[in-house]
Amino acid sequence: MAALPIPQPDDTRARLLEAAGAVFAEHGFRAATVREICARAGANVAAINYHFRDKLGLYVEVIRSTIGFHGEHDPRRLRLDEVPAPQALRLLIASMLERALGSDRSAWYLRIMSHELTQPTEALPRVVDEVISPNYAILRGVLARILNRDPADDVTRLCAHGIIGQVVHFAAARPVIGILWPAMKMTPEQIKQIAKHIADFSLAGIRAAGRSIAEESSGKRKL
Amino acid sequence: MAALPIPQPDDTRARLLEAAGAVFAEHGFRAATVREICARAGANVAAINYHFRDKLGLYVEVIRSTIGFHGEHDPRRLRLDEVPAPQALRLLIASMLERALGSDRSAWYLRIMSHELTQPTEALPRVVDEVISPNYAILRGVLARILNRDPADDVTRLCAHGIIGQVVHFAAARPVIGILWPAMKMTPEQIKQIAKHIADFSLAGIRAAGRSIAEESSGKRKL
DNA sequence: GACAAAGTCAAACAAGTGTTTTAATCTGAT
DNA sequence: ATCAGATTAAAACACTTGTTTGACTTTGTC
Repeated sequence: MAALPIPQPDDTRARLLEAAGAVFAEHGFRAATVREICARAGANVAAINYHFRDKLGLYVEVIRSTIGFHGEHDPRRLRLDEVPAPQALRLLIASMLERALGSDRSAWYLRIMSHELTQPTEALPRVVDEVISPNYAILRGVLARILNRDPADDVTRLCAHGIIGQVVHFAAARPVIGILWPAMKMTPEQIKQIAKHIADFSLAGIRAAGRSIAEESSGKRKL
Repeated sequence: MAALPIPQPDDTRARLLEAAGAVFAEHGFRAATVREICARAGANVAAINYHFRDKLGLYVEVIRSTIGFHGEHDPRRLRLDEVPAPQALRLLIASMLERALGSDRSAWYLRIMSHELTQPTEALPRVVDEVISPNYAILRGVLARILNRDPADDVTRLCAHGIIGQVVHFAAARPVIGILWPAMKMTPEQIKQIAKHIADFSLAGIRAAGRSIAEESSGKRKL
């Protein structure tokens, strides 16, 4: 057996990115320690500074490499434009929730995002621009079709934030939900039912929000 | 003028509690530093250890003293039992949101809670039991009346978490929302309209969730 | 094999953290 | 005025953090 011609992909730099993604997703940027990351990666503490300049450089690189990674949850695979809008919303919610509650690489980005919400870092503008904003736009696009409104409309945005809030909460508040609601174990089966609930709940809410504003639109100014 | 018989309420211990509440609400337990708290309180760094044993002791005491403090947002003042259930939900959502987005003492508890969600501390069980759980029960009580179901029912709980998710998200994600939606400045007027939206949205969602489950209850097991 | 570049490693560094120590000060009763 | 206890204050302590250093090892190329 000759040595493999291709360089093994598990060199230190790649292992650091892998370990850092998991640790940053779990603890957030600030609470994550370079020593834990290096220990998980089986690397020396100096490796981060050698390969990524500093801790923030590693963090930004983790985000960069996570942006393009969707695994089986790539929104383009959902073909949202080819199904009726309500069905598209169901697919999108299920995809977001499964991705957020999963344990693989594709779950990192939403965990990191929810840490950025409460503990913003210098990388927040980048995270928003490159990660959150595109997904926000996709969601608003679907909602705009249901509401028959502009994606930038206030009602569209309010509905979008409501849905994001629900999904993020079920993902981020897991420890607390576990105490308040012991029967909820977040099994794959339960996750599907949560996704169905959020979709049913939100579809009715969206239609009501559209109606509610329409009723009072006898001249009232926008939000 | 004789010396005041009552000890002045702004002694070091009280000033520490006040400063700590603000700092913990802003940064969370871990990222908050005793030096910043003491600086804001105009106290020596050793004061925390003298009056509260350690940083965690101060944190627990802040939570304890915040539990009973509702200011103008005391849920008992809302007299939820004396109005129709949908109206009770509207009042409750508006109260939660205004409290969460305010800047006074009553806003601390929800900020601290949202930090506990992503960065649980040793005090989490206490926070859940004494702060979150009672509010969760009040919300489920109102929802149970609307749904005509048990407060412990899965549907009731799913709706409750959906509403909490929306409220918490609008409060906790303010920096991100500010980037995604520059027109949203969270003025008192806008906060009222957000509360109205969440109530409209959720009331329709709750009714749909009740219906949706009822339809398929031809023998399917619960969540 | 020799060489230079790339990579790795243990150790130390500087800054920040919560906490403790020890002395000084204030307070109130005798 | 005096004393004991409560409170405050400055300094130091022990520990963790991210980072740097300088020697060592590996790798690829001639």
